[in-house]
Amino acid sequence: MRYSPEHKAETHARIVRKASVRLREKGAHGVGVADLMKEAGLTHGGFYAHFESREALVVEAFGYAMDRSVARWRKLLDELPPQKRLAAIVDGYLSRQHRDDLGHGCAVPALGAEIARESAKTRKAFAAKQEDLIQLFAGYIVDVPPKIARKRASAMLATLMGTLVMARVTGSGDASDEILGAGREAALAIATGLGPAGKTSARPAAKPRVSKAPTARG
Amino acid sequence: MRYSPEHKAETHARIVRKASVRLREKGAHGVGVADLMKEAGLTHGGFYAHFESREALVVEAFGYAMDRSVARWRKLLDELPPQKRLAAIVDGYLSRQHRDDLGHGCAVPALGAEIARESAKTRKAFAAKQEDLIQLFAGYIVDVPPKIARKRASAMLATLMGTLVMARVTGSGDASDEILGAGREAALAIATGLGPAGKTSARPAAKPRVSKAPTARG
DNA sequence: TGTACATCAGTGAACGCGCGTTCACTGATGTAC
DNA sequence: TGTACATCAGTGAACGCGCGTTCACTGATGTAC
Repeated sequence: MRYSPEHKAETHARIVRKASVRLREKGAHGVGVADLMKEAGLTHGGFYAHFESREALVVEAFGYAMDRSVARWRKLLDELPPQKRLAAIVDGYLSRQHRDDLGHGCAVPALGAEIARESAKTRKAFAAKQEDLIQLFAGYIVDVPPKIARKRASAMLATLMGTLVMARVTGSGDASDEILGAGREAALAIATGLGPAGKTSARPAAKPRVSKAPTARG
Repeated sequence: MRYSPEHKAETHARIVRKASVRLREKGAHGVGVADLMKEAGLTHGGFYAHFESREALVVEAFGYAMDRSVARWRKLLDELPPQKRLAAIVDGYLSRQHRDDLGHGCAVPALGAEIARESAKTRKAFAAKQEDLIQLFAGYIVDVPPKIARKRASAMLATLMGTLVMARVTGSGDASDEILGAGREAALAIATGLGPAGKTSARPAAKPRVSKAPTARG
């Protein structure tokens, strides 16, 4: 067939792109090579012309998903006024949309636990991308030293992704929404360094920070 | 063979007990029926005398793991003075020990994301156990109305289990320890309703609450 | 420009393997007499 | 108490199936002349 020089690279990218969605949806072991190739409009036999192994695609697909997340967040957040950015992260990440759309969401809640069990090589690749996301968030936590910002960003991501996992386990009803709501308050408090915004806090209430900013997922 | 009347129940319980460890270690799809039976000192053929299907064992094993967690926490915490309990949860949950011992740890970070993709029946069973753990934590958050305590407990568990997943992805070096540390501060702040204890907080520093209480995992 | 050949992305059959599940069988123990 | 039989937890071979991977082949396009 010998297509144009870019053809193979385009096909490769398409496989990775489609796989990144399906793998987030179904889990790192939840989709077969044949299905992933079909998703890209190909048959399974050609797979090994593009990837050394299934695991290699998994690593690439996760890297792609995380890179896309970082890029999307950056684009969205940089267009917002600084004081609205942290709330936009929280509200976008812990939206019903993100909860219900695994395939296009953040890869950390979707695949983190599974990746933790993979080979050291796979884990390291994923950990680096996770670190990128922490760094991104830290960049939007201002007015504190970088070290503190990093800590808050790390804890913030933990709260965000943990909340999403718990909400997904719980389904999509009221109980799940409550988990999301509790996570939103806590994540914002962590990011801003303030106590929870709720009026029944043990300390004087902080100003509620409810954002109507456009949301992003993943 | 027709053993004593309790024999079958004992065998059943042993399979569940061993499976709950291996499944947390390897993931909900990471161990086969034959291996799980071998773990209990049996051969695979007898499996279906005890369980309707592999999934049924998975559900039972997760329920068992969660029940054990709740019981262990209750026992540990009720022996501590009330003001040390929340710190004991945080320090026990986000210890290196817990990070490095998936098999005997909390099932939420180990299996939550995978369970979120299972059948509604499996999800519901797991969600109920997750709810038990939230309720347990809420019971140790005093001096606020029950509704607030529940919210904090939910967000606290999200932070704890999210932190553990991220730390496990990151391995067991300094970077992983930092994630644990950031999670400990944030989880304690959420539970107590105070801002972060760090000296560089945007508000006047709260008293650091470092506990030397005995720790528990899972 | 036209023709012969080389390339190689993609095809589809086939491979070995491990999985969840089934099933005929075993044999130690409980029960009936 | 002793004997014959029934039970059923556990065994191990076998099943069908889907998986990741391999491989001989195809055929459209690029290159050499």
